[in-house]
Amino acid sequence: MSSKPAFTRAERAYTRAEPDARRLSLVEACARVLAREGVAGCSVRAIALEAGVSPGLVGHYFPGIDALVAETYAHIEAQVSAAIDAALHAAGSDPRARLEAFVTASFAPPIASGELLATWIAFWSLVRSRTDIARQHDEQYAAYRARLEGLLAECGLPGPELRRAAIAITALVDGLWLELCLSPQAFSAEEAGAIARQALVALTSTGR
Amino acid sequence: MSSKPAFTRAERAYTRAEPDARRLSLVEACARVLAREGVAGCSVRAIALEAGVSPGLVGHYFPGIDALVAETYAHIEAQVSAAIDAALHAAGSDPRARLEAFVTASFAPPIASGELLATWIAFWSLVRSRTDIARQHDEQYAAYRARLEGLLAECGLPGPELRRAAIAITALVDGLWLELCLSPQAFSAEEAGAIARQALVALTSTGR
DNA sequence: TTGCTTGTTGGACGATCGTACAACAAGTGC
DNA sequence: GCACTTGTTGTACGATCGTCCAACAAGCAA
Repeated sequence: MSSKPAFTRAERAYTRAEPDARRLSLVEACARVLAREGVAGCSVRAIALEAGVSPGLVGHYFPGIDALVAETYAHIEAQVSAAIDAALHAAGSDPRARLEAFVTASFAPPIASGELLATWIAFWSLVRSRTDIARQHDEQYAAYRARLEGLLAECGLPGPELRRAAIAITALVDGLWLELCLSPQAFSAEEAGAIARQALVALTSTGR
Repeated sequence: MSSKPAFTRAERAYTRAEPDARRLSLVEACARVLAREGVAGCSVRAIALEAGVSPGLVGHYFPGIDALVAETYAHIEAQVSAAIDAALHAAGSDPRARLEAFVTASFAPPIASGELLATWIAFWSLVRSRTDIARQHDEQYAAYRARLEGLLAECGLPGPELRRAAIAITALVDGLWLELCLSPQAFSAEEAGAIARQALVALTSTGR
């Protein structure tokens, strides 16, 4: 007679997952916990509960909760980057339209969501104390700015001004985004986008 | 014969302080702990140790550590405001010079210090979960922007443009300041100031 | 000097934290 | 069917957290 399994499929003790898939589910659970409960509620146990796994599993995939937060930040940053890519693609080939689409997308869902703020804050709080995370931040910031410089170059902005303009526009978008998340009633996402686009025109015509 | 005190002055068990002075010493201790150890090391015990008092005293002056962090934020914000006031006063009466001094001071010590970042982050992390702290943030942000609008009005910026320009400049300064604290090697404080001043010219001449 | 108010101490308390680890079971190869 | 690898569980552990509170003492008034 065939062997009788201790559990049917429905009451199986647990199911194994592909390592990458499990890591991703933990990252997504971490993002949800941060969005819902903020930095204060972001613990190993809360994340494991959110992901539907045992607390010990978190330690099996990440050397510490800092590393999980850092990977969560990178994951969301990649989503943001993808959303901007989609907006750039939809904007067509006109350089000016692409530049405008860049800032417009920065204030549209899913980027301009207050739920992302806690993830950013949790990551920022690690930058000054952990050199590896500081390096990760530097790299992602540099990549973000490099892409913006590319867009500005397409618009015919002269080389010497690329760096300054990209730093300024990045800071402007970040500052607007931060304030939009912190006090949503001060101004709307639409107004933030309008302000950024208007500033874009001013900042890309300086020196001439 | 005169009474004999249990302690000489040097070995006195503790000394009482004016309530306001004690609150201030706790606030300053909280700021130092945040600057030195970051948000993760900001505990009641660490603050009490830094202030040279017993842990229980913190609870005697503040209903919780959140309130202490909020007051620390307000205290540093007041110092920042005072530093800007001093810069404005030193700039004389020319409206344009005063506006430039406003942004220049934002990237000079003691404002542009990475040590302040942890205090800002600790405060931001409380905004979304505590309505009273959210209101405090709204008020301080509104006050900051109102003063900037005043400076812009002095420069002859038309009324309808005041709001947008103030929001944009505030966001630009905040974004530059944040990035300067997070990755100091990406650009210097001097470059941040130069970028902000250049953007100032561009942003205050739009529409004309 | 005496008594009173209250700022201050210092430890106890329960909760929660991150981490470590032995036991278990799912899936794979033989 | 059996052994083996390893993803996964669940708990135990020590440390640290915020809060609480009874006892103490500093300073003031009488």
